[in-house]
Amino acid sequence: MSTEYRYDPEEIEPRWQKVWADERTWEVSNDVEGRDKSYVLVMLPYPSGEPHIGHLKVYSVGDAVAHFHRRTGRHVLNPMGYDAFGLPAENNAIKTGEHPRDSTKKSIESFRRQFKRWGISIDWSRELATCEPDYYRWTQWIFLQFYNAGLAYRKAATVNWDPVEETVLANEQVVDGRGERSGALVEVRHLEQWFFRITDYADRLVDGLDEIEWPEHVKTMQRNWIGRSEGAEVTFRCEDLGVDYPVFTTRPDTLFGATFFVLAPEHPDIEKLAAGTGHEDEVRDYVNRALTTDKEDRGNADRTKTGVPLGRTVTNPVNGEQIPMFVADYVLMEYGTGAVMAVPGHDQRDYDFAKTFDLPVKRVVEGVPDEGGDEDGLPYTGPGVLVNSHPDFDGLDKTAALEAIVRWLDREGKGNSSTNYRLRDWLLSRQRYWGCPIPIIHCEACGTVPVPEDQLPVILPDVEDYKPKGRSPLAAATDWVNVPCPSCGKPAKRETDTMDTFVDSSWYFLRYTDASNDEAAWDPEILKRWAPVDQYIGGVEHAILHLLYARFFVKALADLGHVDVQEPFAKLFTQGMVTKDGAKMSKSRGNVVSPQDIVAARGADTARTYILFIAPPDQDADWADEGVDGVYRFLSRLWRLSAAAADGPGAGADQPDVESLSPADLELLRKAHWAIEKVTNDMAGRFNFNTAISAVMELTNDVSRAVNERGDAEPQAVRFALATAASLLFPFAPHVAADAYSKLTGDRVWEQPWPAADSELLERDTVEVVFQVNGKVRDRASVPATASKNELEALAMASPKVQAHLEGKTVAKVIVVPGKLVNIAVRG
RNA sequence: GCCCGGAUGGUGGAACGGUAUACACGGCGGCCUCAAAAGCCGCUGCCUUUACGGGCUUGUGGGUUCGAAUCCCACUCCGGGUACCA
Repeated sequence: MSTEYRYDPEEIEPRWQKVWADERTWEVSNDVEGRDKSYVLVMLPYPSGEPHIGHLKVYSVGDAVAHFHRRTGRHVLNPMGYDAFGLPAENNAIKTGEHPRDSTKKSIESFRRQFKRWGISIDWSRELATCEPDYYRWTQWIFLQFYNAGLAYRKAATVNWDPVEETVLANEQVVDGRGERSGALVEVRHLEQWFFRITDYADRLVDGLDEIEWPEHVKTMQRNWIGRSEGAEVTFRCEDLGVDYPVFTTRPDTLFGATFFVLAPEHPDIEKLAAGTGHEDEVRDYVNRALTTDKEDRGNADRTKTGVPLGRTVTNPVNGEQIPMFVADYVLMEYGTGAVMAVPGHDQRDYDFAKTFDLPVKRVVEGVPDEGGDEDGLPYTGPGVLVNSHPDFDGLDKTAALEAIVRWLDREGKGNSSTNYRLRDWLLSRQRYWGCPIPIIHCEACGTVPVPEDQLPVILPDVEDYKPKGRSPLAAATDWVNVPCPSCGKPAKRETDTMDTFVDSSWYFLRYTDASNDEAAWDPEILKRWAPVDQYIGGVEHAILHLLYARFFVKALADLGHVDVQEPFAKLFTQGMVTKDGAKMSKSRGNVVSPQDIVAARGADTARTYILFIAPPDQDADWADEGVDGVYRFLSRLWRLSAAAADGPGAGADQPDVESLSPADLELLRKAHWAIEKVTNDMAGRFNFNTAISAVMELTNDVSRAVNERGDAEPQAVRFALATAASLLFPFAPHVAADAYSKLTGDRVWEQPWPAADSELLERDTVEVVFQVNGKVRDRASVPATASKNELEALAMASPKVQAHLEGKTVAKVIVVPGKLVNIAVRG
C-alpha cells in the first residue's frame, strides 16, 4: 500500500474538537417532550493536579455509553462538574499559603482542558463547581429545608475526632478506628455537632435497593452498612435498684438460655450499679482502662474477653431467674441499648466470656440430626428446636418459638418486637475552612436561627490562616462571624463549621438538569424530565459513602416535595482500577502512567480505545505500553484504508447490490453485518467494550486483506465495510471515526443513526459442522445450513476419519445438533 | 471468621452446556528497502513425530451429561468488602 496516507491524530483530533466546540454539538436542550431521554452521568471528579489514568478510563466508559445512546435515538444529557471543596486544597493552602480557591481553579482548568483534549462529549453549558457561590447557595438552601423539616439538627455527641486533620469525621469516614484520609487513630470527643437524620430513612434505604439495577455487591455493602436486624427488645429488671434494663436481641428464642447480663463500659448506670457492692474500685479501674483502649484493639474479636462483675443481678423476664451482671468491653454503647443478655450456649462472644469467667452454659436449642444438626458443639447457632426452656415452647422450631416468645413478652409487657440498625446519623459539620458554610446564626436569645433564604448564599470569607486549631479557621473572620440575629436583631454569631464535602456531591446530579437557574436549585418541572440518572458510572470506592448519602438526599427531598423520584441512580456501573505491572499506580512505586503523555504520543483516540480494549471495563486492567501500539496500529490502518478508499473508485458508502458481488466480497459484507450485530449487543448488554473493539478490528483486518492480499475487492464493498467500521468505532475513538467516515461519505457520523444488521446477510447458506466421537472432534465438513439430522448423521458416518475411530467399537448413541455438530457415542 | 469476586497460552484477554485459546501484545520467518522505520504476508498452547499423524490442556480432586472453561460438590491460591452490631 502506498505510504502517502499517514494517520496523524495531532491534526485530526483538534480539527474535530473544534467542530464540536464551535457548533456546541453535545449541548442538549431541556425540551425532552416526547423523546426517549437518557441521563448518562459519570461521578464528578475531585480536581487536584492533572487527571490520572482512572479518569481517562471512567470518562471513556461514560462517553461510549453517551454516544451509543445518542446514536440509538435518545436525547442524552452528559454533563460535567467538579467536587471542588475539600481537604487536599486546604492542606495545600496551609503549606504554601495559596488560597484554595486559586489552586482549585487551576486544577479545574487543567481538568477541563484534558477532557476537551480527550474529546469527551460533554454538555459544557451545564458545567458547575461545588465551591462556587452560585452552587453552594443551593447546598445551603437544601440544608435549610432539612433543618426546617427536622432532618438537620445539632446535638452534643460522642464523635470521632481526627487529631491530624483536626476535625470531626462521619462514622463512614472512620476505617478500622482510623481517619480515612489521615490514617490517624481517631479520638473520642464530646462535642456539639450538626447531623442529618439519615437513620429515619434506614428502612427505605434498604428497601429501595430492590428497585434499582446496581451491582449486587454494592447493594450488599449498603445493606451491611445500614445493618438492619430484626429482633426484640426485652426488659430485664434489677430489683436492688428498681431499674429496668432493656436489651436488644435478634434471638429472643434463646431467652431461657441467658445465664448472665453485660453492660458496656460507657453505660451511664455503671457507677450507680457498682456502688455499695464492694466492687466499686475494680469496676472503676476496668471502665477507665476500657475507655482509654484503642478502638482498634477493642474491636478485635480474637482478643480474650475481659470484664468485671458488678455485684448485682437482673431478673430474666421469662423464668424469673436472677442472673449476674457484668461490665465488659465487648458490649458497645453505640449499638442497641448498650446492654446485652448473654446466651453462651448460642453466641460465640458470650460463650468466650462464659469460658473465661467460668459461667454456666446452657443449651436451649438442639439441632435435628437428620437436618444437619450438631450433637454437642456449643455455641450452637444452626437450625433446631427449643429444649430446656418451658413446656409451652420446648419442641417448637426455633423460628416459631421466637415468634411465640415475642408474643408472650408483648402480652406480659416485658418486651416487644423491634428492629435495630447499625447506621448512625450523618455527622456533617467539619472544623475546617474549605467547605460550604452552614447557614445558621447562633443567638443568645433565640438559639440557633436559620439564615433567611433571601440572604443566601452565606459567602465563605477569606481568612489569613487556614490552619485548624481545634475550631474552624472561620472563627477568626470576626467581621463575618458577628452579625445581627435575623430574628431579634441583637448581636449574634455565625456558625463557623463548614459542611462535609459529601453534602456538596449529594445533589449535584439534580443541579445539572437546570444548572444556570438563579431563582431556585432547579425547576421541578425540568428535573422531572431528566430524573433519575439512567446510567451512573464511577468507582466502587463510593459504594457506601457517596451513593448512600445521595440516595438519602433524594428520598428526603422527595418527601419535601422538591423531587418526584425515590432513587437518584436507576443503573450503576462500577469500573475497575487501572494497574501497572499488576500493582496500583502510585508515585512511591514509580509506576504511574500519565494520560497526558500517552495522549501526546499517540492521540486521544488511541488512549481511549486502548483503555477500553485491555479488559472488560468492570474489571481491573493492567496497563502495558506495548499494548498501546497495537491499538494505534489498528486506528492507523482503519484511517489509511478509508483515506485510500475515499480517493479511489466508487462513491459514498452505500451498501452495494448483494446480487452483483463475488463470493469474497459478499463475505466482506457479511463480516460488516456480523460486526454490527456483535458491537450492538456488546454495547447494549454489560458494556463489553473490549470485545466490541475486537469485532471492529476483525472487520478492519478483513478489509485490509481484501485490499492488500486479494487485490480485486469491489470498491463499493470496501467503502461500505470501512464506513461501517468507522461508525461502530465512533463511541470509542470519535475523532478518527468521524474523519474516516466523513472522507468516505461526506457525512457526520454522529448525525447518522446507529447501523442495523441485516439478518438475511447474517444467515449463511453453508455452515461448517464438526463430527465428534465421544465428544472429541475428528473431522469437519462444510454442509448446507438446511441439512437434516439424517443427512448429517450419514455424512459423519461416511467420514474416513470418523470411521477410524469407530473401528471395533459399538455405536451407542448419535447426537445431531443441526448446523453445529454430530457426536457419536461409542462403547468398547 | 463471614460475605462477594476471580484463577484459561510467554502476556492482557475471547468463548448462549456444543470446533477452547477470538482480538491484541510479545516472539519467529518472509516481502519491500542500499539500509532502517513504517507498511504488507505468514507461523506461533504443550508433548510426541523427519513427516502424515497421535496424545494432552481452562488452579486441584470428584460428580452430572452424548458432550463441561461453563452446571453441582469438596479443596488450594489470589483480590475486594466487612468484622465483638447482640
